[in-house]
Amino acid sequence: MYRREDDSIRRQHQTCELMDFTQAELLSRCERLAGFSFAELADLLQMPLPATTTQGKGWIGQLIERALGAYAASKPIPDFPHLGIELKTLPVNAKGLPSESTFVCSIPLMTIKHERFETSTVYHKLKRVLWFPIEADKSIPFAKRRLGNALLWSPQEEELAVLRTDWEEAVDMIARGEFAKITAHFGQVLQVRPKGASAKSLTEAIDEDGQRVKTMPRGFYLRPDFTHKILQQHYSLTV
DNA sequence: TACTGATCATTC
DNA sequence: GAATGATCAGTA
Repeated sequence: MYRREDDSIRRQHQTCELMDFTQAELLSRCERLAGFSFAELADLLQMPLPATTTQGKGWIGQLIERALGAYAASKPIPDFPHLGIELKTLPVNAKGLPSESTFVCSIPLMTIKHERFETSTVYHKLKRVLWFPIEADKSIPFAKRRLGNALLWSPQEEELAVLRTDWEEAVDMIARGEFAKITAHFGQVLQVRPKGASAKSLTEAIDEDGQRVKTMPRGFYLRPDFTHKILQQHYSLTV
């Protein structure tokens, strides 16, 4: 099977360092990727498929970054710095609903109390997000899962208000040294969960008595309900 | 079965 | 070890 667009997709990741493409071109690149299976895209970019789904965590996200010409991988800047756009894959189940939470950013437990929501990493990460739905249903073999139709999103005022409430609640608790009391049950849409290599990973924090202690690194995650509503908004606008 | 807490791969 | 990219898998 050969598509006329295949060469242009190969070229996309070769021209990545120029970073001269426009937002319109980025969206056009996304359209050309829609419908490809993981295996087809891996073949085009000459990337090996992961042996197991466990080993494939993050793999499709990095593959799509390459296909789109993002080069900021593992740097604390947006995926497309010249456009201020963050790329996020969004795994969806057989019903088209997000099947997982979305990692936003890690939490600097020692310093976040000095931040305001408007200057926070959460705010900047979510200002402009290019959501790329991908099939994640466990009944579909990994290699056969396909890419969906990407959508560019920015939070509405109401969404920002809820995010701010959740963010401030978490930061208030961290500022009081109550990070250990924060469970994934907190937060309407933005939750705090462990984010580390394992439960043995440790980072510094200040506890309720003002003592320096070691604790699990934490991160902010978006609940699936929140990303579901983003997809719904988009569909209602495009149908 | 949805959700929380834990974990996996790669890069720097 | 900490940043990037996330999903796994046991349990409530």
